[in-house]
Amino acid sequence: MTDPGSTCLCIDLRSAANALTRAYDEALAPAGLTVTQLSQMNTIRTLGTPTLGALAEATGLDRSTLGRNVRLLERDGLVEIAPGKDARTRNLRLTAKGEDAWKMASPLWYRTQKKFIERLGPKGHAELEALLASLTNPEAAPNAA
Amino acid sequence: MTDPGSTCLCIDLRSAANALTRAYDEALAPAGLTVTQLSQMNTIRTLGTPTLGALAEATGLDRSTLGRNVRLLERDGLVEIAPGKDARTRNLRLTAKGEDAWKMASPLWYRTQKKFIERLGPKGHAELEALLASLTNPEAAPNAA
DNA sequence: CTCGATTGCGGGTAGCTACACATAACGGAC
DNA sequence: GTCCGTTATGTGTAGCTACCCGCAATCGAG
Repeated sequence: MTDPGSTCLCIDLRSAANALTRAYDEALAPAGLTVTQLSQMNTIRTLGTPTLGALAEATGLDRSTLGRNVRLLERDGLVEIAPGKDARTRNLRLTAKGEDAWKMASPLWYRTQKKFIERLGPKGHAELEALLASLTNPEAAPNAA
Repeated sequence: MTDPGSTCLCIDLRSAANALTRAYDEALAPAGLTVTQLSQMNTIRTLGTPTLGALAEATGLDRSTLGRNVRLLERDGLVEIAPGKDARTRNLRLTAKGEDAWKMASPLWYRTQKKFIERLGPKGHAELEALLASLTNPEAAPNAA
């Protein structure tokens, strides 16, 4: 099978990720958020008042990506970007509007998450998370070289 | 667990998909292709001389997305976009250069694919594919509602 | 205190993706 | 043969992501 087609792991993974993104985004639409935005707002919220770099580290995304994403959140009044003591840094914080959106989106997120987990079954869900982890983190692989 | 954070299935899936995309793209770089492009070229090749719509159907991507993607392939001389008998349609076909690039990229793809499958183990690979299928296709789910 | 190395971030460029709408061609009813 | 509904594609707009480079601020050696 030297055939890079329907069985390309990467493409299959992307296809599934895109499908889930559409489903989550649709579910979160009433709150005016995408799943990306909710996730990033949640990370900001959890970290307290992180810098861009800290957020990038926590999410595993590129700094420039995060910079652009949070600027969209700032544009919509959901996140405040304030310079830190170290004038190079930017401290991120949810605004009151951002908190409200987060509170509205969270239950919507949870319902969607629950739906897909039920589809997988509890065992399947754990397996999937483990398999994904072993892909991104070679140390977690059962058959690590 | 009403916490849309590190355990968001969608985000975890996207994170893994992005990581794999980077790995595949890096491996395919010597051939001048991305994994997206190789996959789409492969589908074109398999289908013969598909129209944009047929390609979109086969890949599960939006028609406008495919339209833009193949235009990049055309720009690079890898794919020919010719009007069909039905003047609305576009018949897609790999050029000689496209064939060469495909031939060069395929082994690179295979090595990368193999690396990740080994990391998962054969059983893990089959499980992962099945779990992804059950996410995108409710009928395939063991616990379908 | 000064200077060079490091660090944090913004901007340029580029690719992948989708939805909504516009356009053009086809095909059948009449 | 004409007209209207259907179909295939293109465009506008928008979001997510990454890599590379540049700029400014900081920090440490001296």
